[in-house]
Amino acid sequence: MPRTPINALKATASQPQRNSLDRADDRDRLPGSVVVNLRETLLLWYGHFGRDLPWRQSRDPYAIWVSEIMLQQTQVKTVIPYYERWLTLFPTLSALAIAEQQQVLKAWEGLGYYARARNLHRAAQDIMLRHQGVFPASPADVMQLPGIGRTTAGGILSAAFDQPMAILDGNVKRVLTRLVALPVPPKRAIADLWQLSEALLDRQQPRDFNQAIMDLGATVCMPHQPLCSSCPWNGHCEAYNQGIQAELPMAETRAPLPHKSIGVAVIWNDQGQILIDRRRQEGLLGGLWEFPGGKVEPGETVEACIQREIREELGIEITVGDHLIVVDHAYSHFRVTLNVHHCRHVSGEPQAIECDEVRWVTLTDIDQYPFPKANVQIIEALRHGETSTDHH
DNA sequence: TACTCGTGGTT
DNA sequence: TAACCAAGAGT
Repeated sequence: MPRTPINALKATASQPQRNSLDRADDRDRLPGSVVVNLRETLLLWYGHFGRDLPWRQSRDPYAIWVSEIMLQQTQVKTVIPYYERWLTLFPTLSALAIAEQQQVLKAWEGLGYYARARNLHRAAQDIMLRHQGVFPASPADVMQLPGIGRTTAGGILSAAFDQPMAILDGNVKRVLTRLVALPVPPKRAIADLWQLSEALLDRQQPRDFNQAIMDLGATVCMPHQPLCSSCPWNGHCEAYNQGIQAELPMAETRAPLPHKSIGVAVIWNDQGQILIDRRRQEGLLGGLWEFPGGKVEPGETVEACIQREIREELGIEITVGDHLIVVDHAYSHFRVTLNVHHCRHVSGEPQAIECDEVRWVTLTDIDQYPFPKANVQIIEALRHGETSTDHH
């Protein structure tokens, strides 16, 4: 398949040696002098307008690693309180490695993409065993750790050790897409964008350069209404010159989100305890606890669904009682409606048939367990019901 | 390659 | 308000 020709992406600054056959393309490339100017103006801008973020005070690769993982697909404003709390709970790599997964997931609760937390935990244990507890400094070793891809490796190694490693996160993608007026959605030109990021990187100051280009994307070259008049790169920005900065990056096509209706059980026993289960490690919300339930089949009532699902998943008989709450929630690629009912345990010992573990807990103890957001809403509904009326 | 994987902010 | 998007990686 022919690659879309994007001549401006053929930056040459890092390849000063070229033969004469390449010369015909020179007018379409970013000349070395332009690259030098882009670096200088960006770093000057960064000195005035760069953000002061908690993890930038540190050179500890562990702390920087934690920040990089939390920042994947997650806004800075959301990350900051989680980051601060994490470093008090797990101040060192070895502290994280010896922690229980449940503690780790509890500290991550609400951040989403929970594989990040499971991988962070697992990688900490890998480093204890295979790297004597010292965070590796070689790109190959870093990229072998679970949860660390090329961008995160570059982010860590440049920030912690000032290594000349390029990055290509959402900010950089958007900035570069506009800089060269990329005529296709960024996903179609990942290799070219990486090449451009490599070519632009200031190898004398890779840490500052990477932080600077991310700040530019976050505070000036924003997704909507970019502040081009304040941009140190507007003189060389192809999108700005063409007046099409608001049209870029080109949108990716996206399928509409399917919807599922779910029956959920809050099962009480005679001791006033509630039955919860721990989801399997792999897949959605892996390792987190939840109230058991399942998908409402076509033509099935919510009550019948709950009774059936509990029999299939836990091997027990229940009666389905009062409706508690409806929770609408959107995940990345589908939406759910949780129809939650109070239920009463009738017979049978709960078995972990389609989950990793089941447990009876009190409303007091339940805080120790990590739950997905939609289930936290259920717990809050239980609390309110308990303090106001209380008849279960 | 295309799909999976959370949640909150913003428009 | 529904849709888009955010310091991406694993499979």
